Amino acid sequence: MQLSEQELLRRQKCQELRNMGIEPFPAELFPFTHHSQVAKHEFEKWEAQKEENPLKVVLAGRLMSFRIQGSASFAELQDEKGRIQLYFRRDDLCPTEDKSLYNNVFKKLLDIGDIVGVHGHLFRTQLGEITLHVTQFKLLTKALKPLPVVKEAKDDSGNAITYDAFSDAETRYRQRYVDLIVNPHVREVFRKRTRLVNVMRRYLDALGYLEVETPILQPLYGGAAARPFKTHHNTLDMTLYLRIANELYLKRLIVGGYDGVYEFSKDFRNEGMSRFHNPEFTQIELYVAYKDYEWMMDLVEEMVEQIAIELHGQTTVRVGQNDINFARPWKRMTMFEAIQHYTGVDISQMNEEQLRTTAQKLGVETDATMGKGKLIDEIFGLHCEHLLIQPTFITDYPVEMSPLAKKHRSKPGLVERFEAICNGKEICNSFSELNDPIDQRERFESQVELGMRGDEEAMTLDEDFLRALEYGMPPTAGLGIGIDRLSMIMTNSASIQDVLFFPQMRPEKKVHNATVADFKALGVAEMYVPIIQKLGFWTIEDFKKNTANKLHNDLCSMRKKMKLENVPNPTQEEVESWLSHS
RNA sequence: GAUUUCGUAGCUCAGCUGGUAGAGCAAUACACUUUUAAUGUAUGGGUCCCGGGUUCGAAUCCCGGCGAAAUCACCA
Repeated sequence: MQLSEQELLRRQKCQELRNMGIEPFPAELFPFTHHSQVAKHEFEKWEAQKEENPLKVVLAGRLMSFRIQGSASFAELQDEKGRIQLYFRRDDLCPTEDKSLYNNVFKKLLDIGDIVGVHGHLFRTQLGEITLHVTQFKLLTKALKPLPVVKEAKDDSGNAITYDAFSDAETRYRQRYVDLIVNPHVREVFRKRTRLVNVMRRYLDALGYLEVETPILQPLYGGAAARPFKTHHNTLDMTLYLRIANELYLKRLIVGGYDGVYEFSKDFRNEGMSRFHNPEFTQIELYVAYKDYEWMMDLVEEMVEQIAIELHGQTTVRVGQNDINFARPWKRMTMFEAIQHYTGVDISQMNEEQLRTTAQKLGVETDATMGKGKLIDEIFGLHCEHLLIQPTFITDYPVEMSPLAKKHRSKPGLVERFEAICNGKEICNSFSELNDPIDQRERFESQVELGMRGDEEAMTLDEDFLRALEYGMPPTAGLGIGIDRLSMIMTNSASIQDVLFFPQMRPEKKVHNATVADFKALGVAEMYVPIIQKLGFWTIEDFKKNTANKLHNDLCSMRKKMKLENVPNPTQEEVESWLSHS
């Protein structure tokens, strides 16, 4: 591995610290008393009460910047809750003649990114910033890689300006730890995501529903239209699929007698990736017995409204250019009404041929395999969905698109299903669950037929699920909410990668350069490897193309140029032996 | 999967019609006892993503690859 100048330097500093008896990676715990923000609040109280005794605290965190001014210095310490300024003064840290703790350890051997613990008392600088006057500090972890340095300032009106923001998307996603260190708003996004999940959990627990876990490895995948990931179990010698949904398992639990079950489930779909799609994503699915989809709409709008209030203190959330208001009640319209509203065409009474003609007139690309349901869905997708910015329930979907939903109680050809659309995207999907095992079998069979015709996303027939239904599942309302999608809206994130800590990426390319060990195998001492690399020989092949004379010459002159005084020049014979080594 | 754009120092980015690789921050050295994008002076730091081609000469032009982003298609 080729180390940069700064990395080499930090390794040297580590050694110097050890030489001074300072362990750069100490084992013992560090008992801090406050987080930065708490300390600041306490200091404000302390000021208000006009206390005499100084307010002493112990903090721990990462050094994010230095402003050194001779025998006094300022630094920024960042901990989980924020930042606080530190003030170091030489003669406080080093009351005796020996000033090396300040002059060497602090000024020379600490770096941006190092993690330290500090003791001291709080005060306010002349410029009014609450600051810790450090009386004692301890290195807790040395950082061997330099961090991106992001600088912040305030403009005249007090708005924060960021300079040199660490913004390269690829590096941010691949090295999320760095992103989290230097971009505080990223830490905040993920806190919001967790709070969002917690609100849901609290809400559903309060209703008495049971949080459960169901298999991720499934012999049959089902519950959604999607292509799965396939894997293999060695002992059982069988194919298993990573779940694409947990619907069929949760409904088995309703058959088993629980009134309400839910699961935050990681699902896996072997499909394209985009800023709305990651191969693994999180959904909450909820099933409640003795309810229907009308009831479920009330639950969704109440629960999501609570999320908005919890995260933003209000029902309105800014997303891109739009202010989205989650206040109940949300608008409700049937799919036919939505299409009529946005296209002016009433398709509710049309047969397949009329629908096809209408779809074509409306600019939908059609083909012969598309049935009534698909045509309606396409029209809706093209002309309605992206226009629905405020949260809206779209109800009553064509039966062909919904093989697990119950037929509508009064509208033939439709099912009791709704989606909530928000910011032009679906955020949830729900229906009165199909519990008639005969009907369910027929729906599965028509899915199997689609599969035979080449639809890779068609569902498979799950005999055990049908057997469960035959024992009787009460009327049940079911719901799925995409946690990632909802998090994007609630955190105003443009890409799903911004709400996943570790979004799926292609592997980083491995440069097949020769390693130190490869050179050692030729008999080359490790100390010569940096020189060889500096000369531009990255592979053994390139290295061996040299003649002994030239290589010896180059090595000696580069050694001099690199000022490696403690590395002796190799002898001509040594160099010859490397090149002749097979 | 298709199209477009991008890949240069630890970070953010310049680099024109091809001619020895640049800035700011970070680093190193010196100065500076309440600064805050601290400041001043000096110094070091590069596989210009990888591989071919054209050319006397390629970070730059061409071809191929790898990686990323945006848009589209499928999907949540």
